[in-house]
Amino acid sequence: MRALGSAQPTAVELEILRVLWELGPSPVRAIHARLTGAKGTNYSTTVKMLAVMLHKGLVKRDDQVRPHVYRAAMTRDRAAKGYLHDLIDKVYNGSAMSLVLQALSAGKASRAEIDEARRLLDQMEGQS
Amino acid sequence: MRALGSAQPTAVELEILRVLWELGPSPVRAIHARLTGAKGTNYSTTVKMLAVMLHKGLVKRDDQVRPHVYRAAMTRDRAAKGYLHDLIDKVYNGSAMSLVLQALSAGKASRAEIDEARRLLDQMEGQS
DNA sequence: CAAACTTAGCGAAACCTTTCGCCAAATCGT
DNA sequence: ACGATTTGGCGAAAGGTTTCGCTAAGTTTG
Repeated sequence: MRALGSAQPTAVELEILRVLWELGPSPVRAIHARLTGAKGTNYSTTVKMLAVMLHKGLVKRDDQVRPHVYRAAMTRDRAAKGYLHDLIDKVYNGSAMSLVLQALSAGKASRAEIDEARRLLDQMEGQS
Repeated sequence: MRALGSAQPTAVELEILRVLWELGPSPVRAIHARLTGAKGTNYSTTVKMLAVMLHKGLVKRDDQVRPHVYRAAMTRDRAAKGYLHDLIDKVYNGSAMSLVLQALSAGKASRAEIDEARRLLDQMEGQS
């Protein structure tokens, strides 16, 4: 089995996680409703994917209640951190900052966000 | 076939791209030497992966020279941009800045990098 | 040139992800 | 309680990735 902490969810798994992050804990029906909006997959497929993800530890399930309720096993930020770590490791060979510079040079940001970034930069400088 | 611009390379493909980014254009033998350092895959496997990647347009090949020379079809930064775009889209629902904040709060940076980031922040502010 | 070696390619096996048809169990409406 | 509907699960098919054995073509060496 895949190591639980390091695994990247696959494409469809990520789609499902996004739905769960957005909706919060939900029964299959609700998840599938969102999913099928974009692509026309079968209800069975969604059930199966959730079973697979449960088995991998990507989601958890409350089967005390009757339409079983699924929830993401990780917060969005936690998952994103894993992604970032991977990206930094695999593409930037470990330099987090080159990634930040990329993102900055490509992105739009609000005033508040820019200020927040400055605050973090100040803080980092203080530490070193 | 996968759409050429948007595709994420798979795990092994990415490993090969990293080698090419590091070594520059290289014959299979050199690529395989690097690859097999980490994992013990067969020479044939490397040849095949390069053929697959050639077919997908991830690498290009000069077959004028006799040990054929492969090179990455994209620069590292270009590939990283695709990754970032995906990450921002799929995990952060489009907010580039939340990703930057994540990376900043997690990363180490040199003085020069911090200054560079500040410069970019100033520049962004000017634009808005 | 011939033998020994290196390089390129094919096709299929092994493996993983994604899909779904079909059945059984649970729940609901009357 | 009974028939209709919803829910959950199994197993297998379809599709993609990664692996490699085997063979042919090309290159080097004596």
